[in-house]
Amino acid sequence: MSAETTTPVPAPSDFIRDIVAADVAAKRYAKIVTRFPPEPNGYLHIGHAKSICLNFGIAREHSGHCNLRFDDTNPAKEDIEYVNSITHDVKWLVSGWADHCLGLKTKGATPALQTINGKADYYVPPVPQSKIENQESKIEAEPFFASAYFDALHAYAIELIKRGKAYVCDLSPEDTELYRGSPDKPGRNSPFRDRGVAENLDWFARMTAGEFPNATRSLRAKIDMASPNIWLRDPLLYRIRHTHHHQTGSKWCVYPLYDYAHCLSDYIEGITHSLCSLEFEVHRPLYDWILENLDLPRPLPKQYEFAKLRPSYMIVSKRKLLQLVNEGLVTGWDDPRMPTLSGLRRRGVPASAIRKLVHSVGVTKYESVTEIALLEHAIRDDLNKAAERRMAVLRPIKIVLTNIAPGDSIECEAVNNPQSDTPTTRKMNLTRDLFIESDDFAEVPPPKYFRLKPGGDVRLKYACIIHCDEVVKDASGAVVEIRCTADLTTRKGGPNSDRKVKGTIHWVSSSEAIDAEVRLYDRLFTVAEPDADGDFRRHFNPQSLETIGAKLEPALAHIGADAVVQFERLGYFTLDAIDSKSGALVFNRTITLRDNWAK
RNA sequence: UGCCCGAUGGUGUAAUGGUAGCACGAACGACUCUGACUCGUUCUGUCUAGGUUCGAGUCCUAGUCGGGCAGCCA
Repeated sequence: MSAETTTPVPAPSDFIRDIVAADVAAKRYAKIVTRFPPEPNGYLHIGHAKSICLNFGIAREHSGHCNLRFDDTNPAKEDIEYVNSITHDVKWLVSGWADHCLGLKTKGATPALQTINGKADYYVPPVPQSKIENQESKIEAEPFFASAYFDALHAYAIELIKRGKAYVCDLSPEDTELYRGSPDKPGRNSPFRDRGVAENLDWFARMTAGEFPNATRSLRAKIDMASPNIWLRDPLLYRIRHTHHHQTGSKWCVYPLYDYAHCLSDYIEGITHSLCSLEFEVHRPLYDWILENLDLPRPLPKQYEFAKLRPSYMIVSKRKLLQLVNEGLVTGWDDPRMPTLSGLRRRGVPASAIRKLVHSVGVTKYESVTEIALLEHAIRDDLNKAAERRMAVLRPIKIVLTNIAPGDSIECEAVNNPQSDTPTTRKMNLTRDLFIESDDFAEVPPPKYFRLKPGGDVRLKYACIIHCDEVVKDASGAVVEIRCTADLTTRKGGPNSDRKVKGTIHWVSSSEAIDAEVRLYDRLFTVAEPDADGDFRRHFNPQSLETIGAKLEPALAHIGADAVVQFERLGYFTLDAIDSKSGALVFNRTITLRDNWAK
């Protein structure tokens, strides 16, 4: 029982896909290859989902592939925990949709040097999908890692030095900043800018050998200190960091910077379209400069930028999400209130609903805020078709059907999913004592109240119509039970089964009900843009979690661990993957049903 | 007061010089053994000013507003 739907949706169209389509038409590349390049320094969130869906979507639409590559060039901030969670999340999001496009490499593989037209060319091929799936000659595959290219990157750096395009600079970080100037004022050349090739080679070798402390020297591209683009003012390529790396251990003490590593990693993997968010727009000339100045033999990758996903009522910043975790505002990265993929998954949001959201949001260069309603609609739309229905009473109130004898049990047939083309059914037993939702009874009903009220009738779904005869209260005036008579002639197949009443409510037999903990979630923040004033914590919603004890129909004891079910008339719920135990079930509310009445 | 990018209803997005459309949302109504779903009706838009053109959301110029860039982060 899976919550995934497989309804085909037309391939989207946007400015990036137009570019790819034009490149395909012009036969510029043999195959379309994209990549999703997270830094393993946090969990993936819904913002990343946009990038994943875009990159895998394009690969899928052109029978190409999309490499999962860890951009792990800064060991100080990264951790193996994150590479594991990210790998898991990417596979989950793409599963059943673009699994076949996931580009992986042979475990342990590093780029091999080949010669094309007399030019040196590093390349690391992906593992063919057939080799991963083939049971006999199965190859162990893993994601790509920028750190697997450190040797190649280092060799390219030496090449840049030899071409007079890079130099070792002895300026301190502070002086480097001073020399860089400011956006409206040109920088000044470093005093070390004009060292000879041999000298640069020697210094770089000594940097690499670990002769110098952190940050005492750097390798810089020799471009233009007066450029109006800051990123062209002799940007750093390598820095000294005596730090253990989660993949390469203590092999290196010099680590490449993003701008240098990224374009070359793309090239080494044969990426054709390198898609990133808008803030890298000003880096694009540097991306191109590095590749062009190496005079590489194969077609170069091109970078294109698009606007990030910014959903309302959420924050999507790894740093700030980490803050929520560290400060204990949530239970962890996978707290069901978190906008992380692991949180959404635990909450019960299907991957297909996230893909649906991304599809409806589109891809542009306009930095918009996406209303959370769009996500909610995608989830409901997906789950309405996929989720089986069950009955659960969240806030029980006792009903006694006085004309049913104690111990009697009347079998009722309930439909599992009315949206299904071939609906199946299950049995539920109507007994003398029941629970209904306390909201479904009103002693003093408001106008146009359809549900149970003194002297009124209501239908118990899949059972029969009942009439409210008496409201029993305790000494304090609180309602303890409601005594009703059941009109068994209104059962399905009975002579009065067509009798109409305005309200139909859900119920469970009190003798058969099972108990469960139910966690009701609401948005994490109380305002649409929690970070607009710089302090998102001020807008934390203290009511974002409510835990209650509920009464469930017995069939709920047997649902699948990752199934999402609709509690009839209430919303969609799923078993909590961490805390739920057999015999002590814990349900998470994924989302409520739309409720026009409540408004 | 440097460089780069952007602007279409409340929100997101389409229209690639030729009827401003779709979705979400909201309001109302129909249907209903889920006040859900579905269906119907309604609502609201091309940032401003010039120019090119038979014709401009689209092209040009200027402006306005918003975002990004001065990590040895990515």
